[in-house]
Amino acid sequence: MQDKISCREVERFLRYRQFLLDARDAGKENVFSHELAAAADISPEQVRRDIMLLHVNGRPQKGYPIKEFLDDIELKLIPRKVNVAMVGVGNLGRAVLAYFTKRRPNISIVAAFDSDPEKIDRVISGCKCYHIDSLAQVAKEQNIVLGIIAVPASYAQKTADLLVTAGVKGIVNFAPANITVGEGVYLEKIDITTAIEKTAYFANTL
Amino acid sequence: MQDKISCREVERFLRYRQFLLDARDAGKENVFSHELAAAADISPEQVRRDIMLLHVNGRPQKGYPIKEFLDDIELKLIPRKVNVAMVGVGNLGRAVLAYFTKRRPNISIVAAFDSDPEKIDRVISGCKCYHIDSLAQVAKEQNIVLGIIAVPASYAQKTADLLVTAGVKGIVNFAPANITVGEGVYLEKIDITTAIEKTAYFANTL
DNA sequence: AACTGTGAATGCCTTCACAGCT
DNA sequence: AGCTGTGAAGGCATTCACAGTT
Repeated sequence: MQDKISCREVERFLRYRQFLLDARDAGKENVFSHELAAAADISPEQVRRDIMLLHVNGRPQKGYPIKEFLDDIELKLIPRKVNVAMVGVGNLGRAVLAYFTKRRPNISIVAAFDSDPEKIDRVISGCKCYHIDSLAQVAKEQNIVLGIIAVPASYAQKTADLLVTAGVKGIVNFAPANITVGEGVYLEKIDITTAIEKTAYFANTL
Repeated sequence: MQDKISCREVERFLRYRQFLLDARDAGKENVFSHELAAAADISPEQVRRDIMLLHVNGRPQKGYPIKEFLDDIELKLIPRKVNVAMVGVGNLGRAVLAYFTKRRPNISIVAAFDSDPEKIDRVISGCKCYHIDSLAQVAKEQNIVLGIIAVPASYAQKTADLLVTAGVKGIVNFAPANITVGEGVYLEKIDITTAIEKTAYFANTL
């Protein structure tokens, strides 16, 4: 669609965005590359490089205008409106639902799914819970394009298959299991176990 | 301590390990580089490169012996025994506690902390919950070296400071807030919001 | 003086290509 | 024939260094 942005860069831009939103809400109008650098834990040069991909122009002594910067990021990599399904309404699912009642107007978790009869038809963190069997139907009705997997590991692959069948284009997997999806579906794994083990390793070496 | 392993490599090794543990439990004795590659979604050459850092020797037609491979990884990057504190026993904290009652004998979440009187002194997912004020004391008693932050964003920095004061060497931050820690403490952020936004972006472009 | 913008240099990571083993 | 082990090439990301701007 445009100049190809690498996975790494997308991540950094999203982090910049987080910082810029906070800064804007705090009333700031401009930001320096070294401030962003500190926030994202990278070098100022890196930040300026990234900014070269946008149209924002910074000015010595003033920095970059936050409003334009945000508009530019949003234009480039924030989809207009994304409807998301949460599958699994255990502790983890509820935690993520609670997160997303926050900011981020463009991304909404519009439906939750579970197999526990206790939860069906209840509204949890502002999100209605359906039975997992009605996923395909609800997904079509609500135009759902993303799925979040927060079910036990043993159901993860089955859930992924259901989501793919229901037509989602992207999946975020929180379950501690490796799942596979076909071509054309983007899969992002949040590997909590690995993150903790990695921390254990680096905490140990320094 | 040894040949310097990059952050990226550590992550890959930990992913290999996950796969190897599963394979071992499934009764397999050897594994091919292309199997690991498929599991970790990288190229077989990359896997073999990584393996060059270990002492395992593979053999054509047979692959790598899983047992030795695992021993090698563990020797190189799994600390003997790591005691972890969980701070925040909301949905997210409970979800992570539940995860870790699983495998991973070397990493144990030995204490949880919260400020809600309802939770103090209860045992949640096999983990005793203390008042946050006793963090420093319990951390010393239990030899805690890692902290997991699962509190609301507004308390994240304060929690991080408490953990650093209590002497932890690494922190995993689940709160949607940017926190800073001094030198000598490793900080790993699990950025759920960014992960979902990234997925939204890539799902959209392909 | 302080900060941006960017060509050039560096360094790292990944892939290629192929020799060697079983 | 199939897979490992690895030098060499290639590509990508980061940092350096400095000219340009206010």
